Amino acid sequence: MKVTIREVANYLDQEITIGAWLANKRSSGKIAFLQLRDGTGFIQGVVVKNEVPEEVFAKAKSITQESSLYVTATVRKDERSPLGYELAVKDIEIIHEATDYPITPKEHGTEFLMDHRHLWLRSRKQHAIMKIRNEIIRATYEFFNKEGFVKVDPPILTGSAPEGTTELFHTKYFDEDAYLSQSGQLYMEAAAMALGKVFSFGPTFRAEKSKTRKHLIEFWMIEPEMAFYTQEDNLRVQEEYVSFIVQSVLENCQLELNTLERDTSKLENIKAPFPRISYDDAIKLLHEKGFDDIEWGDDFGAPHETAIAESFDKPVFIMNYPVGIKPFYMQPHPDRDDVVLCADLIAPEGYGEIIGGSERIHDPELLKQRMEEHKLPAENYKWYLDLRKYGSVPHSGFGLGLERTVAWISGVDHIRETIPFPRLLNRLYP
RNA sequence: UCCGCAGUAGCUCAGUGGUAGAGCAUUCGGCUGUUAACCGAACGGUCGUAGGUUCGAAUCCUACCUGCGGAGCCA
Repeated sequence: MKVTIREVANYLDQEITIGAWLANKRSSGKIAFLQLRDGTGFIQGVVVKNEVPEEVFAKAKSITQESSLYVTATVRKDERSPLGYELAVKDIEIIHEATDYPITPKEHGTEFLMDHRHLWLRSRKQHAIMKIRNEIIRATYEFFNKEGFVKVDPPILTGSAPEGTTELFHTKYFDEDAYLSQSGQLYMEAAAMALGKVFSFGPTFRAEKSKTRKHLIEFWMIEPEMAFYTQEDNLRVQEEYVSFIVQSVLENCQLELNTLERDTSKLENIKAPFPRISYDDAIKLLHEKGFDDIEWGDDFGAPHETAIAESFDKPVFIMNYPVGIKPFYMQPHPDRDDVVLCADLIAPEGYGEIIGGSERIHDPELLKQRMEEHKLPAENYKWYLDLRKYGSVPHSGFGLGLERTVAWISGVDHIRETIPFPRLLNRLYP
């Protein structure tokens, strides 16, 4: 019976065969321990010399790291195993013998591991991070589907820049200039006017010379957009969504969180509602904490974000930023013209901003005025203005950075480990 | 782009002006419950590149290349 490691508990005391790779091995004269992995999990196979034919034991002793095998064995309970089960090996068939596998069971430097990212993904910790990433994606689809959202896919090749500030990847579209999408938001606004509540999940590209543990050149965003939603409605969706994915990971990825030695007590209380602080009060809080390098009107730097986050044990919304440091499309505050109806959600433990969101301007004249102030070419945004010309309604939305969220929930300290093949400032391979 | 740090065996590192070192990996031998297993032996080098100082440079100086950490910008 061919089964996977994930399913072994269902085959207690039965003989099974698994296809697996040898992650590591320890042996003595009369017993060998094979650390096996098959993609669904890790399990130890025990080969005892006087319980198997001589050639099977010899094979067990000589298998090299990362060779591929079919292992036939009996499943048994064992308290010494972290999994609770191990395999009493009866027979081994070597499918392919690996030689000189570069990632040895010893510490390695970042550059070496990144050069071997295609193999590094096989390791226990990277495997766990990828499973958590998958669970966050799965929970995202579950959440938005149960809330009545429709998934809509914005284009990746675009002719215009959604936000004028960041660097875009330039490419050719036959004879025209084109850019890789840095946000699907404007298209999602169009989709919301067609389908009501929508969300997207796709890659985005920023050609910034960023070199920090929080930045990737290519990263994945989830961008919901909701017609008839105010900023208050928007914040409620965000805190419920983030709570849902954290609780889903806690429920479905216990083994992975354990492998990563994540302190889950810090995740257990991540439940809506989340604390909120205005931009004005955040500046005051920073001054009270002794920061004299920031004034009203400045954007927060990484140390400021961390200091604000440290005052709360849940993600915190920083609301209503000055109009001058935010994009052109954000709705002004009803009572004051110097701030806009927006919020950034800052994750705890120094993981930084995971969500940026706002209510969008729905008044056509105000939107035109803001676009002129930002010197955006009217020609490229004609279609966007049409959304305000034909039945414009109040609407709101946000964007969540998947990799920063994976980093926070997994507890890994660098974003490059949260995506299978990270694109970094100095890395396009593998 | 700016600031700081580093580049020595396949990997992780020590060596700071006088014979190139250790642990792991690999190979061989030993060991019946290992968890980065352990013990013994063997194998392993253009000291990032180019130039300079010196009787002599991995070590000091200059330039360049590559990487890491942080900043700015952002999710």
